Amino acid sequence: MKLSTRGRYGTRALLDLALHSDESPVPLKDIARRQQISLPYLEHLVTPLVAGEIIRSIRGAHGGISLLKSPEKIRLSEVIRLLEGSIAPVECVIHPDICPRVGSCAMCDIWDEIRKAICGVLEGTTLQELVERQRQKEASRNGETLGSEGAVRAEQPKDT
Amino acid sequence: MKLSTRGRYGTRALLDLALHSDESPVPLKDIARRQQISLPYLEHLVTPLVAGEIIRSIRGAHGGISLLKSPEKIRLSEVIRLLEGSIAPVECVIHPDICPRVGSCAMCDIWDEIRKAICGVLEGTTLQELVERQRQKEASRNGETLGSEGAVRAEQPKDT
DNA sequence: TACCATGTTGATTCATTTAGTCGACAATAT
DNA sequence: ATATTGTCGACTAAATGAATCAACATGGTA
Ligand code: FES
Ligand code: FES
Repeated sequence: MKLSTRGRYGTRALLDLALHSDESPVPLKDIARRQQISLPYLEHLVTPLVAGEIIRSIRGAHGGISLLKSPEKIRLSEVIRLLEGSIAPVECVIHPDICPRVGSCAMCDIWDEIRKAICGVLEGTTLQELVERQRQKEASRNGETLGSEGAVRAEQPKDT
Repeated sequence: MKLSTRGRYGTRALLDLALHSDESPVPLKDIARRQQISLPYLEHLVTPLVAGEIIRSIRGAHGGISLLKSPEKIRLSEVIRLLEGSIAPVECVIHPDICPRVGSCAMCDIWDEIRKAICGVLEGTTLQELVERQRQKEASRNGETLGSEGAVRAEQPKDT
């Protein structure tokens, strides 16, 4: 139940793009450098986002990628689906025909509840929210350094 | 973000055990047959559950495995943790020290929300509930065959 | 006691997926 | 033209997942 680098790097790249968007396209090279992702690998991560029409790319000098939709309209669920495929934790939830037990299997219900729970979080988070959250974190981090309000460092999660 | 066979087979095996528990231990052979899991593989799935003190095993003739706790006290979260390890979708949520970005990374918050959402479902489901749900499904399935109330066949999930 | 049925453990194999690189190519600005 | 950028597919290496097997330990039963 771990996210692969596709999901992790891909969302970071998209967030980076949103943070550095100012009309002109952002070159992959810049994103790769800032996010410490190898350029050739990042190219592959970006492909499904282009195909999914979340971003568009422009080739040639001064090219790069840019958002196709405003950040408020880009939901994380859509991004993760493009990067990682179906969100369901088991196949039979989404393709009930592949499992002979569907219909008399109690576990399926639970797996589907988990799918819904994950979708709920992802659906309810937009790129815009991530941008704001990130800006705020960076600001408060700088503030910390300057000596003003820290104390945001919360407790560790109790369960894994 | 897919569950491996450990989680899928393991929970099915445990549910099967709960359904067929009547004081005497249930041989792995029987569970393997009913759940269509190869016996040598099932042995490995059962090991962490024994180590986690959810079930106990008895060797020799008429041996097998049996629950150590009553089904109402066995939460799915515990089972999945034993079978699959940490529930967190990324490492940095549970080991914040491994990622240099922790503390100024907006994504971490989201990954942790997902962890909490999954935990919520898993924590809130006991083996007892699964047993009841399963019995009910089997009953209504037989009812279906006999001609009475079907119509439980719900709609497909809209999102993946 | 001998023997059979069962669980335990670790090694090993095979297949799949993940992560990443590379090279040839296409498009665009200057 | 040429340098810069994205696109695509082939390729490799490493990690993980799935499964099997053999050797052993242990407890019932004849
Ligand atoms: S039907 Fe396949 S796990 Fe429920
Ligand atoms: S700190 Fe590693 S992903 Fe957030």
